[in-house]
Amino acid sequence: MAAGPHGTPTLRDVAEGAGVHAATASRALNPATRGLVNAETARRVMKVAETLGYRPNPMARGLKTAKSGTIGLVIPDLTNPFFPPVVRGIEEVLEPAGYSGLIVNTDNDLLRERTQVDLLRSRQVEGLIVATALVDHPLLEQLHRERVPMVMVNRRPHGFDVPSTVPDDAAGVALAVEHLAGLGHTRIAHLAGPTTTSTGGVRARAFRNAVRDLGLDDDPRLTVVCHRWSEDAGAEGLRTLLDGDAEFTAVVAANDLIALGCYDVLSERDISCPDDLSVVGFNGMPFLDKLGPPLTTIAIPHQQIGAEAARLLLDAIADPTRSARSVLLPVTLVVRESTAPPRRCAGAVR
Amino acid sequence: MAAGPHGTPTLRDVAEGAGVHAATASRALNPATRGLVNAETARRVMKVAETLGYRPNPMARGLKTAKSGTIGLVIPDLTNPFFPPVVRGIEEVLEPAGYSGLIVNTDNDLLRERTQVDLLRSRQVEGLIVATALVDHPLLEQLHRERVPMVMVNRRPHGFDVPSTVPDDAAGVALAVEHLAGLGHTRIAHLAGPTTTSTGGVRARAFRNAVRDLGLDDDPRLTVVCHRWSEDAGAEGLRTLLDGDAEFTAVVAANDLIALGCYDVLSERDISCPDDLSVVGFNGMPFLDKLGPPLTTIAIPHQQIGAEAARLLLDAIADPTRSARSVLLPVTLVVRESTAPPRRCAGAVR
DNA sequence: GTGAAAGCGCTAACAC
DNA sequence: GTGTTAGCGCTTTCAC
Repeated sequence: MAAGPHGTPTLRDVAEGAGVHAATASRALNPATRGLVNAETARRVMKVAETLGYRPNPMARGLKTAKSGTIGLVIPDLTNPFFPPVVRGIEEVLEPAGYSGLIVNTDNDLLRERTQVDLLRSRQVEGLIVATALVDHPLLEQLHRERVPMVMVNRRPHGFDVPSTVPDDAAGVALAVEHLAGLGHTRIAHLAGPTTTSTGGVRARAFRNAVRDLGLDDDPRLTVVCHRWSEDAGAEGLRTLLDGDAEFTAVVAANDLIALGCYDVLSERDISCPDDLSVVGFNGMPFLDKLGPPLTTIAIPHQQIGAEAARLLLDAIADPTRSARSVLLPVTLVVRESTAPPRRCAGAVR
Repeated sequence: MAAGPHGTPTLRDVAEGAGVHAATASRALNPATRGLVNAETARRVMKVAETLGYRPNPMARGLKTAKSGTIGLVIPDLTNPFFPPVVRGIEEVLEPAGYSGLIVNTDNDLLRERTQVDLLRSRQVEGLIVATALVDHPLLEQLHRERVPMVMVNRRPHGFDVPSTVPDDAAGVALAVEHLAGLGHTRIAHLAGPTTTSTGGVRARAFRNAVRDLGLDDDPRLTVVCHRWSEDAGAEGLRTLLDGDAEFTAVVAANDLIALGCYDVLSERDISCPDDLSVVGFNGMPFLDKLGPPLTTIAIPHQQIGAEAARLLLDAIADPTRSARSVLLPVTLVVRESTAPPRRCAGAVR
């Protein structure tokens, strides 16, 4: 039986088995060129390929075509529950298109990001899906100048136009504020995300706008910026807020991790949620319904964000001249037990 | 300036730039063969490569050497918080070794698993790290017969010898049972994992052993097998237990998700945890400390399990004749608020 | 120590 | 419709 030197059958084995030239076998096996081949011949080739268990060698093909069939996924940390569903969404559209994703973690370290992107490029990825965008992001700007096909997920950089799929941050924050206002809260605080990220900035601005639109107290002291998207930073933020001299009965956290950080401070200072303080998160992480108390949050369509991003990237690869489309995905308010009307009797938290 | 037809400099560009033959440049650039080259020449070649920004094309190299520098990671579902840290552990050792991981999700579907493994093999992965092992697993057995280098993580199949890294399930369950016994529980139930998985079986046997060793009530009605490692299955399991006629004051869940399923039933039936029922999980998922109540669990070293697996696989690739080592990793009990002494006054749960 | 030559497995002109 | 030829970028004998 035919087989290459490494055991696996090669295209030539198939060709010989079918009594045709390798080129003909190649044409017959590729759906795109199959039409160029006599239907009968094609059938025979395919049959031989089947019985031999032939699988094309993507490295040989890639060497010839200068295409690897891989896409780089640049993620801060796969361990953050935000990303796995996004990745699944991405792969869900990459796979049928014949692409595979290559995941790298940057740990939010710009140096490491550079190295990892280099690694991806040396592996000849055909494009990048980037979840680590900062407002000011020299590396991404450089890649953009070099015409590397790429799409941003969740956040995007400023200063240059690049396709992206992001949740409707402004609508989400408005939903959260309206929900709290509807419960009777008038002094609502915001634990904003880092201003180095577009999401941090957009959500903070949306917060001020929502507060003003609803005629609530628009007190600048009620916004504290967290320097990271983490529990620690959230805890620190809430402590700052509590130690300040502005009263508030509810807090809109810029994401779920920041909200979780609040939970730590609440038990630390014996503040009851939602009795003393209502808390809203953002993202809709898994298992939020099992928390004590279950966290009210803005749910975003993780998987869809990923899928959309992959589609945009495939488009960009197919037609690099196409201008950068961006997709805004709808979010929903999920009400749970971390939000309730403010206490009548007692005053605000202090 | 020199550059290949696709813009990136090739080995020949470097060779020309350094005034040597491509073969010499190749030798100079590869640390393993650098000794064969005049030190001065080598230095010059490397300098030119540096200034040209040369990056070897892994597809060309792979085509020649029949090595892809990639490892397939076969995972049920990346969305399960168990796996991301394992993946990080894997990549932490793969990366410095010059390998990249290619992740696929099987969704616990054997057909899909076959397709995905095929995909990995067609991408010429040099080995597999498999987290989906079933006790009886024809596909894995076949791969084993075909001498595909592979390592199991977390679970392992029966019937053939294959390297694996698994947590010390027996010790973990013993720790859990001892903890509960120490609190005064004598009638402890077990929500076992699927018997199709080694972890399910091992933990269930360890449970019976621990109960007997401690002289507690060894009642077969106190073990219920969940048919999946999921919240749903856990909820269903606890309902079966509660609807049965055996009394118990504590339950050891075979993993955290099953324990989370219990939480649903507790609120559904207004049973207080830990007052009416103590619950222990297994795995040490993130955010367990924020649950209501925070879950006592057996923490396993996810990242280390992954790292160890990657090391075993690299060894197996380097020396395929080497016999299958397996690594058992230590686990620890993390006590939180879901466990407490059984209630004096009231009887057991019913 | 270095160059020449061949070839990994595939695809894409180009010829017939 | 099919075969011929050449070559993607690299490594690796084999000479010298």
